[in-house]
Amino acid sequence: MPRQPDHPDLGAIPLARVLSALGDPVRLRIVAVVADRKEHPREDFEVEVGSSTLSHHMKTLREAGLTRHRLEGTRCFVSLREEAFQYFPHVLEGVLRTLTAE
Amino acid sequence: MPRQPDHPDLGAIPLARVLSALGDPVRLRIVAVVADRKEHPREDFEVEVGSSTLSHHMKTLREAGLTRHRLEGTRCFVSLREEAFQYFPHVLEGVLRTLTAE
DNA sequence: ATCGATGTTCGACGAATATCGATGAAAGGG
DNA sequence: CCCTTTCATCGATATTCGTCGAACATCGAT
Repeated sequence: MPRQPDHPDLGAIPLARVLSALGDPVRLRIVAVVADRKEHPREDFEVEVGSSTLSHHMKTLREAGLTRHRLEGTRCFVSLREEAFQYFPHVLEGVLRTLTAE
Repeated sequence: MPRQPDHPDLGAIPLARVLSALGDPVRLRIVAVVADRKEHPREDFEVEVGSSTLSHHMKTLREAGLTRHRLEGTRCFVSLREEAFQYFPHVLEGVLRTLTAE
């Protein structure tokens, strides 16, 4: 099985970092995709940037504790980290609600 | 009466901008001060940066629609913009809750 | 072993940001 | 008027950030 990327301990992540990670239009679109709580293959994320830039944003979200990345073969599947709801109560719910309301 | 700074129309502010404005430790401390829904004079904001930098962060929050600034004489009073709660439902509540819980 | 597909990392670039100190503007008090 | 207070703005600097294309790594299949 492939080496999996590492996911930070949520207790070590300051709120400002989470908000900063969410404060970008491209990343917000990524979050909107995984907001259905399902796991999504990379091709579900059709954003208007190149693939290396998408990787960069994915990494930012992962390092902010917001997403979980699972490698399977040469592919990458992304989902929300459910524990994040508990560590940043109300904040993440609020963002998801606003996103899905649009 | 002194000329008042202008406050943007909340309908024109994207969510990413609000989150980005909140995604900074200094600005988060400012928000924590006004989280009591009262109006605060500038000297209530004792942050670890110079006064011109504080002005900059204040402006960022105001332009993101989060704070209201009232000039009175040579002084400036800052408070939360209550309408923001309605435009970004749950998000702002969530942040304030997390801040006041610390 | 080679190839093709899929993502990540690297190196570079310009734009935006955080910071400071100095300067400036507006109000109030002598 | 002049001086002080308070804050905003300006100019400069250093850092971070978003972006791209090229190079690289990993896996599955041939």
